Amino acid sequence: MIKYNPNKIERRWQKYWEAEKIYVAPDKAKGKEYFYFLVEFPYPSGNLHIGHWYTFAVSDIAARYWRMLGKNVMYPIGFDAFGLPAENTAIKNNLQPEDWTKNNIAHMTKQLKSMGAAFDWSRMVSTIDPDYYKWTQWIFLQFYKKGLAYRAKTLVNWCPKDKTVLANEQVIDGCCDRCGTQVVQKELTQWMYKITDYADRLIDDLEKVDWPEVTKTAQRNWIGRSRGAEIHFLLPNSTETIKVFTTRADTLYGATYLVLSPEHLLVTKLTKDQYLDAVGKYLEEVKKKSELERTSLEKEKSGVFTGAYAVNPVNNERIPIWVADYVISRYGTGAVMAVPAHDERDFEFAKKYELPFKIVVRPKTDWDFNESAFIEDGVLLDSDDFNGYTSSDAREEIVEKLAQKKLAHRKVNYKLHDWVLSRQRYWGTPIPMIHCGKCGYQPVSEKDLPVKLPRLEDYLPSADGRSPLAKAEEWLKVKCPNCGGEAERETDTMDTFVDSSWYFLRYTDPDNKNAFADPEKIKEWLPVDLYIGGAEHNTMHLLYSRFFTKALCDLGFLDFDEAFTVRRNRGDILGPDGYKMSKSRGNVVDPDDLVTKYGADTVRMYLAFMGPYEQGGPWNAGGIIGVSRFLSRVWTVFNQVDKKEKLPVEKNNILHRTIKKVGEDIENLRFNTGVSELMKLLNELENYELPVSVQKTFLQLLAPFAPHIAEEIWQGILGNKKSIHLEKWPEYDPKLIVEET
RNA sequence: GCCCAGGUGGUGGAAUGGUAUACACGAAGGACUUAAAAUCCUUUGCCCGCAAGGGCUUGCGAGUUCGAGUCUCGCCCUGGGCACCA
Repeated sequence: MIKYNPNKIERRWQKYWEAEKIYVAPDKAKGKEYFYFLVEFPYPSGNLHIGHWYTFAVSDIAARYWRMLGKNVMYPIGFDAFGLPAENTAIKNNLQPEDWTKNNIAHMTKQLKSMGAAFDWSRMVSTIDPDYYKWTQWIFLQFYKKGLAYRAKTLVNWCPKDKTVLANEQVIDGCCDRCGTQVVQKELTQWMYKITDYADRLIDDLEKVDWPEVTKTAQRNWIGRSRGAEIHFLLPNSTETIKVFTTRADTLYGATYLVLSPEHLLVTKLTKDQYLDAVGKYLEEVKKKSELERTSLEKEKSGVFTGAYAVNPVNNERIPIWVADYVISRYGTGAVMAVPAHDERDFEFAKKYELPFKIVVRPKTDWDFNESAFIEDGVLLDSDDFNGYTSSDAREEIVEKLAQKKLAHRKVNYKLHDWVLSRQRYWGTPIPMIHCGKCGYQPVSEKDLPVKLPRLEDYLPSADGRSPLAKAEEWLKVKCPNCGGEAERETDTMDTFVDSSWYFLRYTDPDNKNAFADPEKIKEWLPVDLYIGGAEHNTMHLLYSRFFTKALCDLGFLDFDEAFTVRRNRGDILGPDGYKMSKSRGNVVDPDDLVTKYGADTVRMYLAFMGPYEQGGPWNAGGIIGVSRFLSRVWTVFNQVDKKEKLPVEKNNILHRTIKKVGEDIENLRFNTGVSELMKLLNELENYELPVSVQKTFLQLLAPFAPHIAEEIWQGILGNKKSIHLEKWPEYDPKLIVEET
């Protein structure tokens, strides 16, 4: 008997499948249910690691299963290939980012093919391809026309090491999510996408999709909608007012002072002469601190009195105006009314600076107001006409009363900010705008797209923050599309999250020269039936893609406004030490070594077997031998010619129960129990002589998990002429299952 | 602090409210072998016991139930997200 040697058979079948084009998903498949199965496309970092296998090879089990069920499955693959790592590595090794990236793509394509995954390579998409980013730019222009892309001065996150702007989503604990350098705030004029226009729909439409609860709550928190009111405090002897945002208008009678953020425009204007020194000194100190230091909760709040007073519109009480660093300038109006008795932060501040307290909401139980603020709802007291009102009624009525005098109105605030998409780096999609001295910014004409990224000898970011593209002199000079005069191209490139916000649309029609995709094809394939990816994209890629989908829908290019019907988060494979795999930690597991040792089928199947797919966990090489043994035993069963006992009839029940269970397991992405069912089945069957029908069924069940060995036995030993991967998923007889239980 | 997810043998993990620990790894013993590897067989939750047998066990403590890993409440711990957002 020939020993099971995966390395001898796997490459051969991979070539065979490719040659036979069995995984190409046709655009026209009469009578078949279309199934778009999307997995987040990888960044071409250079080498496939075990995490990529987990992502693509394990998902592949489901892709193959649905195909066997008779669906027209699209399981596409591509590369999210623009971005900083290419640039940084290229700088270090004196290479061109383009060359480095394209080499990586070629290498990783080879590696991806070695997994034996059922990708439709004919739909491959790469974001650095001018035929692709032409449409990234085209979408930008459509958004620009509708005011969804605009240029404005804004306080941005700036990474001093990468010398570029970062979106809020890319700042983790005050540091750059790429290099970990502490981010600083800088005021710059940047291109932005108006995602805030969609804040409400981005929250409300979460109801429409079947997504993990974690993702939904993460997005709700990130968007941070809060309903409240804007209330105008009057300034004595002035027509000007200070507007504050509050969700607790019911505590208005308890406001004992007012706080402006240090950046508030009225600070210098209001401050009384004898307080100018103190306030000036305070502002200097605040400026010195980084955003991280300022917003740290451990830090004690600090502030200073301006000498000025504001008038509470509800009772004409004069309250002092302070400046304090605990008020955030970019949220709400940058000013708050302080109610120490009913707000924890105001409580802490008022205690420190000995500011007065006024209790206006009666707690249901005994409450020690010397200890802490009572922040829950209750019944009002010391609030004139509103005594006895519940908090929720009072919120409405107080705002209503002030609204009549135009001193208040209802207001909804969001934490979400517009998406700053400009990047001052080289390796990205050029922003298709032209700056003319006379006409200002003008869009590049659609017929001139794509604006190709020029090759640049010196693509290093400059210290002054000017984009590297400013050095491309020839490229830079262009005629103004409006007046025909001398003009310059925009030199910023786009955030790579722009590239990946629409790639799932391009998969449906990757070679289209006239549109980002043919509307007919989009209609056939979209929305995506199942989207699998990592939870790290909860508030980035997934939020941006939803925004793109909604905007493109509103512009009439799509007829749906949620692109991903079902989303499941895949768990992450960590290093054996339990930490995230990284080169610097030296805990990266190389799948190539494992494939050489055990074969692709074993690696795939072991990854599936390790644990629940949505959970992930540390890599543990210990158990892989078990899967390897299992496949060897499968091999032996089909190769052995010894005389054995006939299969007892009752084993049929087990077979049919397994068909049912494995199908359900794959359907629910419970690959680990699917594998164990196959192992149990083999344990039951291996000592008997199996009828051909049982042999076939067993191989069909195995095929999605271990496609190579299944094919080898199917064609090589059973003598079938067509691929096992064109077979139907076996059906079970429910009657047999009922009898058993 | 708030919001999610989770806590089961030595390990990865399994279990529509109904025999907890399936499947696999590891370990121990045995067979084959000059020997080793590979393979096969047996044992393997913990404690007491030579054994027969008995007791305990799903982070901790209560509760609902004929019956709880599973449901409810309160705590502890781990991982993740948000975080002075008024």
